[in-house]
Amino acid sequence: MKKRVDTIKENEEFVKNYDDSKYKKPSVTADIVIFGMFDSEENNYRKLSQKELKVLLIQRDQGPFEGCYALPGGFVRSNETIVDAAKRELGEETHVQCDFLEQFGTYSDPKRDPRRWVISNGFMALMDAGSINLQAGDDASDAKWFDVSFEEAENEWKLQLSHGEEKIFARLKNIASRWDVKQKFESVESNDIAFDHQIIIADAIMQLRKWINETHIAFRLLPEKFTFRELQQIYETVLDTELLVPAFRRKMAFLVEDTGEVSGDAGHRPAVLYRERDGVDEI
Amino acid sequence: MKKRVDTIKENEEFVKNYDDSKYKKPSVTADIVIFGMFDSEENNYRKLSQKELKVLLIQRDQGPFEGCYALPGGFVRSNETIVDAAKRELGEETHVQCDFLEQFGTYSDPKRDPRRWVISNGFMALMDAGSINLQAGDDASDAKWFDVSFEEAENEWKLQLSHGEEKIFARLKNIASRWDVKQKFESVESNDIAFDHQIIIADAIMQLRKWINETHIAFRLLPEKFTFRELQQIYETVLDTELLVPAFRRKMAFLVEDTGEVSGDAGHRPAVLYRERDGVDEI
DNA sequence: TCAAAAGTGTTCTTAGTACACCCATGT
DNA sequence: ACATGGGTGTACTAAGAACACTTTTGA
Repeated sequence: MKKRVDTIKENEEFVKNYDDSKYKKPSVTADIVIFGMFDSEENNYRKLSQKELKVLLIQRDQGPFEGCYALPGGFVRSNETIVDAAKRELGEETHVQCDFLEQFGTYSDPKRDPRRWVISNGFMALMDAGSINLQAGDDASDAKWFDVSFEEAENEWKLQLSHGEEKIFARLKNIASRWDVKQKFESVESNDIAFDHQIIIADAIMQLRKWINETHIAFRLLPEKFTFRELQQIYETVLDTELLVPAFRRKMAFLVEDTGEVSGDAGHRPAVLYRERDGVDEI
Repeated sequence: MKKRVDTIKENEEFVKNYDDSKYKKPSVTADIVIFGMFDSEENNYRKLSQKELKVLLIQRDQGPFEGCYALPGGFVRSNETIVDAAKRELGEETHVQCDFLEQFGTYSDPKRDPRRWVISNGFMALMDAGSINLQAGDDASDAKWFDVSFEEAENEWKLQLSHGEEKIFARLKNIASRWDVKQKFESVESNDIAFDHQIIIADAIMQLRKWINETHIAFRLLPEKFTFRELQQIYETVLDTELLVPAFRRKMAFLVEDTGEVSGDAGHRPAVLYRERDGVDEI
């Protein structure tokens, strides 16, 4: 229960704060984990392409962690919400309208930026690779898409991000107590990744795996029309498991509708193209 | 994709920011929705008490929204994380160690505080009412426990908080699009509640209902030893539904262990006292 | 014809729903 | 004795797992 003296103290605190900048304030940023779903190339004329999940990172050309990779993001301005800031940054980085942008965490360790006090808000963006305007690699400090792998092994989590020869590793430990409702990662070891971005990416992957089971965000990683197998591959790639075809079709049947079209031109039976069905009860 | 000129612009932005306070920074707060589970009094010697979910609010004695009720909370300091700040505030308000404290949202509308730019982080705290050191009502500006009711009706959500004669109402609209992974409330009408705290409370209740189904936080609303019926009442009160006894017992059987003791002294068969079982797989 | 993928049907198992019933207690 | 809650069994139903099978295509 609050006591009189606490209230008085708070009053003073408020007044000092009101005539501003006596109390230190943090910079606030939005950092975005942009997930894109790509098709791998296949040589065999019969075989279909596989789906690959990638994350967009930018190489830093300055400041602390120079040369390391970091998530796209930037400062929140005083006339916008944090989501607005994330949307703005996303536009500046990728030049596309994104279907999905949602916050999943807040990162506020006062030492996470060695220079000053920065609180970061972690956002996840989802997009089908086809819709990305990628004029890649004209500059060493450019943005690159990294393949993602995130697995548990011997009570530790290994995060691997790779783009050709460039490989980023991070070992993470889950320090959540048995009462916690979500995992809390701590970085044990990492290379070439700036700030605590390995933790933000790990949280994003865990949240993506959770959301894909609870909601219909899988469609945000696909073009408007898709085959049932493509939809299943989204789930298999994100969750890193194999699913049984008949069970998957039954479960998803009510979420999609037939477009009437089929995907032709491969050395096997053509697949019906579906689209996401309207009017499905949310969540 | 990022262009050279963007990078240069960002450089300038960084330098300005580094020699500080050229760019405006927000104040950052942690606001806490403290849920407590109380026992209602029963007159009949046979009847058992019901569980009641309450939220702790503090009447403002100053500034904007004077006289309105607000969530306990305060500014984050530059030597602590936001969770630390929430823990500190929780200690100052309730003087108890709390079993559960977790962030569920961020509120960053630049106009949510009429005076200045304040970004708030919403936390949820859970406690068994028995463990609360409540020396109530010595001051009109004191903290009070409000009964909670939150229901959907005709495409709107009604939040009602009541403490004796004091009644707070709020009508909320869910403005989430069909792509969204969570509801997003907007305030249509409200009385006697400060800032956007009706939205923070609504989000907290929705998150509590979600977490109670996904995790084992129900135990955080109970004392160490409890009867199966008490556990079931936690679920029924939070979810605002009735559950079937045999089904509930089967589902929960592996989460609890028998203490050997029984709860006596009522006009009916005594109930076995259980405790939360160790070594249950998380989530 | 055949490899690859599309697509369906059937059985078995598990988890949840609904309800009927008996047990123990204090007044 | 009886009202009240504690506690168990059993039949029914819906959803998921596992697997076997047929269909269609281009080279």
